[in-house]
Order: sequence, then C-alpha cells, then structure tokens
Amino acid sequence: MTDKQERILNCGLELFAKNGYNATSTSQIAKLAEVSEGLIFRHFKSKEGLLNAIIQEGQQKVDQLYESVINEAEPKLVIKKFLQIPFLVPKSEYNFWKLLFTLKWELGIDSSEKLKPVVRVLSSAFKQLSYKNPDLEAGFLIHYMDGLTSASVKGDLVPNKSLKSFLEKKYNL
Amino acid sequence: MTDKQERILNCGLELFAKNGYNATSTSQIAKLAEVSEGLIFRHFKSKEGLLNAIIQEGQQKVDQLYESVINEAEPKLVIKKFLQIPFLVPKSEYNFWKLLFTLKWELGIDSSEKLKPVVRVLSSAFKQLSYKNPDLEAGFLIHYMDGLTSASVKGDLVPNKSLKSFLEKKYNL
DNA sequence: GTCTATACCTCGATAGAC
DNA sequence: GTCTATCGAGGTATAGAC
Repeated sequence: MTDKQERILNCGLELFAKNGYNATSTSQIAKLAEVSEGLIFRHFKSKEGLLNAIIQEGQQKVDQLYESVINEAEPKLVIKKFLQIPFLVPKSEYNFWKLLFTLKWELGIDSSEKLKPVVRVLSSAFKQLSYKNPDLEAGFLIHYMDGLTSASVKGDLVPNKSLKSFLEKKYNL
Repeated sequence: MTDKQERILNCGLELFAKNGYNATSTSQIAKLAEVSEGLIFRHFKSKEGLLNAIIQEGQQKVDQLYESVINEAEPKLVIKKFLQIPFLVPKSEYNFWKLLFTLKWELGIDSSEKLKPVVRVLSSAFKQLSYKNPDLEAGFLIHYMDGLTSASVKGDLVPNKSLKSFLEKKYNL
C-alpha cells in the first residue's frame, strides 16, 4: 500500500463521513489527498470501489470490538463488555462509525448482520442471569446502543464516567 | 394546493426516503409524479425548496406526537405516552421518519432540537418518581427510542404487543 | 485533459378558468 | 384579456471515467 493510496483512503473516509457519499466527488477527494483524480480510478477502479476499500479497512476494528463480547463466557461480563463499547471507541475512529450510519441511511447498506451473533450472546447472557425476557432484553440493549453510538459519533454527547456507572448499576454489573 | 403539487410532494418524499436526497434526481420525481420536470421548479423554486416543503408538511404530525407527551402532567403517563410513540406511528408515515434519519446522516440536518422539551419532561417525570438519576434515565430512554424507531422504520422490526408490555413492566407503568 | 451523461434549472409557449 | 397551472425544449455545469 503506497503513501498516496493511504491518503486517498483517509481523505475519502473523511469526506464521505462528513458530507455523505453522493455529495462527495472524486475530484474533491483527489484535491484533499493531493493526488491526481485519475489515480483514484487506477487504484480502486471506481468511486464505489474506493468506498468498498474504505469499508473493508474500517470494519476490522469494529469486528474486533464485537468479538471481545462474543468470546466472553461469563454472562455479566458479556453485558459489561457490550456496554463498554462506546467508551472504548477512540475519537480517531468516529469518522468510520459515522460512515456506517451514513451508508445505512443514504445507500441502504446495512451492517446490522454483523450484530446478530452479539444479540444471541446477549440473549443467552440474560437467560443465564434469569431475566424474564432474555430476547427482549437483548433487543432493548441493542437499540439503546444504536441510539447512544449514533448520538456519540454525531457529537451530541460524550460518553463519560457517570453514564458508565449508571449503566452498570442498572444491570447490576 | 393543486393535485399535481400534491403528487410532487408525495413522490418526492417516497424517492427521497427510499434512495436518499442526492441520489434522487428531479427528473425521477417528475416521472413518478407524471408531471413535467419544470413544474417542480415553478412550484418549489429548487430541489432544496421541494425538500423543505416536504419536511414542513411531515413535521406537523411528528410535533403532535411529541406534544401529547409534553402536555401530560402525570409522571407515569408521561413515560407511558413516550414509550407508545413507535406503536402509534402508522405505516403510511414511515417514509417521513425514514427521511428524517436520512437527512440527519446524509445532509447533517438535525431535528433533535425538537426533542429537547421531551427530554425535560421525561427528566422531571423520573424525578417525581424518585429515580436516582432522572437526567440519565431520560437520556437513556431517548437513545433507546432513537434506536428502536430507527430499526422500526427501516423494517427490521415490527413493534408488537409483547414489546409494549415488556417496556411497561420495565418502568412499572 | 477529454469525453459523455446527466443533474439542476430557465423560460417561452399553451391552455383553460375567470 | 388576464392569470395561473402546465409543458417541454434547451442551457450550463460538473460528475464519473479513462
């Protein structure tokens, strides 16, 4: 991966996340990355190819977060780790999370398939903890986290310590 | 408001909600509405003018939902009415809710200002019910509802009776 | 740097209501 | 005859692509 390729990926992510996919032209990306527009097409075939490369790169880190939840055996820790996610995402990755939301609504590209194993693990954790409706509890948490991360990456809220302890108290963690 | 004006608004909403704002051309809207493209600009000045007209029309119904929560005095009923919102929205209005999410992420147009009075009322309700952290509880519910409506209007989930009673049990309503 | 398609938008012409 | 709703042929800019 050359330096210019890297710059194209970074600048593409930045602009897609900030202004959306369709509103971002390849010439804007080229200008910000200080490369010729043609280079984008040489490396990534098309604008859509660039988008896919950006997604693939960022998705890995998201997957790692989910996997640490999935691989946890202790039910209380499953829930705790899941609730920690928004507190663990560094600001430098916010652009990618923003992009995920943007893709979902602008292009209908849905990454929620990725969450299904997490839902199952949460469900099972609630079951082991003798919650009355483990599936509904899991869905409840999933939707809450969706709304929370949405607000967080959009900059409406900073996940802080008091929120964290509030959540852990709510679930006796 | 003429018949063709109405058709432009409806078809515009449909396409904006389905494909996003930037990916929808005025010629597509004109074709679906069976109207000349020029007519859109005669009536709404610009594509953005059309979008604003669509927003203004749909926002009224959303405001009404919020107001029924804000005008409620009984704290338990405040929470109950707020939780009922996703069960009260008819399918015919899903396109508008989808549009609100799309605008938020594609154009950065944020309608969450509208929610602030609701947050205050929720907060006050939790306080009257002697919850330990009324503000955090209110924020928690707001984010949950954001995630829930998001999933609901996107078609990932149908709000049903068991979810409703699950929620009401959770908050002793 | 060039090509092609298409996006948003303008405007004169038309037709019918009053 | 005026006014309003409508049509549809262009104009201009810029997008993606190579």
